[in-house]
Order: sequence, then C-alpha cells, then structure tokens
Amino acid sequence: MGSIETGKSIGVQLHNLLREAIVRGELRPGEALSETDIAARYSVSRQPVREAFIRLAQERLVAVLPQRGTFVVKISIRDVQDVRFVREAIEIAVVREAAEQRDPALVKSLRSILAQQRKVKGGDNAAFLALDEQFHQTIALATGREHAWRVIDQIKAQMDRVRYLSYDAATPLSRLVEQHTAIVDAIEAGDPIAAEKAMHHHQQEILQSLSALAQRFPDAFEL
Amino acid sequence: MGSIETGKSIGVQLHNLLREAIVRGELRPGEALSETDIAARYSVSRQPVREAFIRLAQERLVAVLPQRGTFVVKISIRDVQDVRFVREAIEIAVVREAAEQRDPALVKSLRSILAQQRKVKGGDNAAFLALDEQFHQTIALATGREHAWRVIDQIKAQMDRVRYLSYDAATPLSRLVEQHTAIVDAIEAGDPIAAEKAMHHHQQEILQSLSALAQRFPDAFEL
DNA sequence: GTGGTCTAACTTGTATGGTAGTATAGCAAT
DNA sequence: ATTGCTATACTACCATACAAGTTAGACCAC
Repeated sequence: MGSIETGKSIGVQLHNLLREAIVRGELRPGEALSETDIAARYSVSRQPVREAFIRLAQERLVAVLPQRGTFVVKISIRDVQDVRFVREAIEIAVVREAAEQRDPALVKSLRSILAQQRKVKGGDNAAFLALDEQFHQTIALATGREHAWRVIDQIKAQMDRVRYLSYDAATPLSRLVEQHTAIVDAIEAGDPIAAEKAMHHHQQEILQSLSALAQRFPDAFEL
Repeated sequence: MGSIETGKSIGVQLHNLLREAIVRGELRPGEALSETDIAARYSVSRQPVREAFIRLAQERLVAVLPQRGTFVVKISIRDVQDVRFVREAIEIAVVREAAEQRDPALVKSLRSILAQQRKVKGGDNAAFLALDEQFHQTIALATGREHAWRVIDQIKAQMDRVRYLSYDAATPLSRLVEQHTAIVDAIEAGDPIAAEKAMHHHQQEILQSLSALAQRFPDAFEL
C-alpha cells in the first residue's frame, strides 16, 4: 500500500495515504480498518492512525463506530448523485465567471491540458483522471475561487471512487475530451450561457454509468 | 464558556463546544488555544482536545502550527466572499429544484418559519439567525439534498462569524424577512427563474456589511 | 438439538509520560 | 545601547498503558 514519506506529521501522511487507497479502491468498501493493524503495518503508534481516521471520517470516507470498529463506507448511489448535484452547481457558477473574464492565459493553459489528454494511451484511466482533475482545477483557480475548489476537492472523492471502479472506462475518453473542448470554446468566446450548458452536459456524464456499475460491483455499494 | 454535556465522546463534545465559541466570537480571532489549557479547563486529558483541534482545523476555524501553537484563525474577507459565492451557487440550484417540485407541505413549513421570524423581538440577533438557518435547511432537506446542506453547514461557519460580529444587525431584520417571503412566493408559484433571482438577491446581503465590519473590528480580520 | 450464559479476544476512547522543536527572556560581550 | 548567546519555559507530536464497551464462540442446562 506504499510506505511513509518524510516531511509532514505522521498523522497527515497516513491521512493522505489511506485516502488515496480508499479512492482507488485498494481498501474495499465495507472493509474493516483496525487502528492497531494499521499502526503495526506502518510501525507507528495508534495515535497518529486515530487522527487520520478522524479526518477520513469527516470526509465520509470511513465510519468510526465506538467500541465496534472503523469501516470503509460503501458507496451510496444517493450520495453520489447528491455530490454530483453540488459539484455541478459550483462548477457552473465558476465556469460562468471564467467565460465573463475571458482570460487568454486560461484558455491557453486549458488547450495545453486538452492536448495532453488526447495523447493518453487507450486504457490509462488513472492518467486521464489526473488530467481531468487538473482541467477543472485550473478553471477554478484562474477565476480566483480557491475555496470553491477546496470544496469540490473534498466532495469529489465520492465521485472518484466510482470512476476508479471502471478500468475499462465506461465513457469513451474521446467523448470527455469533446466535452472539455466545448467548455474551453465557450470560455474563449466569452459566452457564459454556452459555458454553463457545456459544463452541465459534462457533469451529467457520470450518471450514465452509475447504475450499471452498481450492478456490476454490488459489494461496493450500500443496500 | 459552558460545560460538558454527557452523551458522545469527549472529543466530539469539545469540538462542538469550541466550534460554537469560535463562531459566536467568544474565542476571539487570533487568540491562542493551548491543548494543555483547554484540557485543564474542562478537566480532561490533552488527547481529546487534540482531536477536537484536528476537526476544527479541517473546518479552517483554527490553524495548528507544529511546535508553535494553535490559533483561532482570523476572518479573511477574501474567504468570506469566496464562501458566499459557493453557498449562493448551491442554494440557487436547490431553490430552483424546490420551485420545480412545488411541494405544498414545504411552502407551509416555510410560511410557519416566516411567521416566527416576524415575532422576533427587536435586536435578538441570535434567535433570528437560528430561524434563518432553519429556513434554508428546510428547503434543502425538502428537495432531498441532504448532502448539499451538509456542505453549506460546514462552510457557512465562516459567514456566521461575520454575522455574529454585529449585534445591532447591520441589515434590518424586516428586510431579510421580505427577501425570504419573495423566495417562498416563487416556490409556491412554481417559478424557478424567479426563485433563482430571489435567492441571488438574498445571498448578496452579507456583502453590504462586510467592509464596514472589517473597519469596525480590525483585529478580527487578517491583513 | 436448542437456548442462555459466561468468558475471552477484539474494538475505540482516555490518560499520561517523554521527545523534539520553537520562541522568549536574561545575561554577557562588544 | 546593541548584538549575540544560552537557559528555560513553553508548544504540538508520538508512544504507551489502561479503561470501557462490543462481539463471537465455547460451554452448559434443559
């Protein structure tokens, strides 16, 4: 599961490590996480592990049941839909601002990311997802909405868990690139309405694959 | 500052206690919070205090600087504006859904809250704020967007800190009631566009008082 | 076989001791 | 008077020990 890199406190490092492991599905939904186990595995005491669990619990990635155990929470379809709703609301507002500002430097950065995305080899889902994240983050930061991105970053973990379920991307990557292109075009044209629509269309994408994935991986979902 | 009520774990109780104290301004921005001090004050060990700090830090209410101390973060005008932006984006999307659903039960609940708000005595800011929160929460939960409300609840702490600064409400409460009424009317009429506009107008309110408060309480703000 | 009870092996929660790092106050040298 | 060093009193961080609660299974009574 990787080892501990130096730098920040052990608790923070463990938090990042476990968070990524959960999002990538290496720690499976429903799996029990024991403070003692994790502590032994990384040769640290229980305390930092405990603190990492607290942070994960606040992100709804694990559930701590007193005197019973700590478990990776299963993916809830309802929650994913709800998170998607919130994310869309925020990103639509952000992209509208971006279209109003019409910053040439932003457009250039985005086009560069698009070029990289087109080069991604067939099934390298993880690489594409990283670029996808960078795309959305770039827009948010360019409009000065750092806090907006912080919120998105926190809640999107729930959505990323779903996306990591499908190695063979449910949606052809080329279609996602098309949608990204439409967004950039609208920003460049300075057309807030078109930008909103393009982002709305893009955000709908995950809904397509959701129910299919829930059937294919029943154990990963609750109920 | 209040004492510890029974029920959940000490760490969680402390978290709630301190969070409220910070939002209400009883713990002042910039003030240093020592693990040892808090622990002694409530006659508990340092560990639960530490865990409460971690939760507060994730909500950006305190900043823990390793080996230096833990401090109540000052209010950042930039952050408040940014949080407001996110909240507006979410609430606009929520209220649009509410208007589309046109649930009579929801309208009835909201009218009831409005009636209570009108009865609030002159300067009882805290009582009014509680009803205001209930108003917005009711809309979100009625549309089934629990997660949306969770997000709002987390980030709005930053805004509430500003609102608690002004005992003599910066905005006449009657004006806020008018804005609420306009929102309910739009929901009842089933007019999503009007609902959006009413909510947008309402969310702008805090911006009016922000700079004035920053001048009146310079110590509470950063920079 | 079935049901109840008790024990033992877990779990998280809390308390406490010790470590390493930081800032500050006081003293010395210039 | 000003600068530089040193001792000291903080801080958050980590490890360990103990307490309290839950669960699962062995065991016994019927």
